[in-house]
Amino acid sequence: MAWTEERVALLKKLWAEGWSASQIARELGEVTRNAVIGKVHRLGIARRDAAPRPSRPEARTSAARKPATASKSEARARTAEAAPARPAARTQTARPVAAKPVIPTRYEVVERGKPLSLMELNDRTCKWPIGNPGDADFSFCGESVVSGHPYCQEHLLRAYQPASTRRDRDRGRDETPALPNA
DNA sequence: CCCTGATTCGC
DNA sequence: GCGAATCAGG
Repeated sequence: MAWTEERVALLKKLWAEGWSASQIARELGEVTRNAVIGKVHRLGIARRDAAPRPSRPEARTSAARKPATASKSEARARTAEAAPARPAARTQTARPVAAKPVIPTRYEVVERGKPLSLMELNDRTCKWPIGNPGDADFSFCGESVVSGHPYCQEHLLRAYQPASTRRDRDRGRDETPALPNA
């Protein structure tokens, strides 16, 4: 995907509004945040006040660069391969609500657990189904998962209940773990 | 771990 | 010019 005039214009607009590089990358689609950052630098519109530069810049010389160890590079490659381009992955990450003139402050938590469609799920969004498959409003929890699990904390507890707990609590009701309702 | 931007350099 | 890999930091 090339940097067409339209895409550059959108990039400039969003960057000016304070969107982060990764947010812009997701919005544009088919580009990574690295591509976005690279582009804003080439455009000469990079934030010049961002991260405090290291007090010892000599550490960044090419001589200090690592020769790219095979194992580490391969690990990176594998990760990228496992999750190739996630264009639709928009989670609960806060984005600037409106154009902020100065330095945008990101909100810690906004709209957590917003229901997501299947395509919007990623490695760290809760996959607890909400509603019934096939229904127009069928969706998934979308909350941040407990690391290494498919569900958020709340739904993890629902999914893996000890039999005794289930029996004690469920008395009379029938809640199917595999196809729960919201 | 999640994320942020900055930089280098092979392409 | 492009952007992955890497770095440095929150």
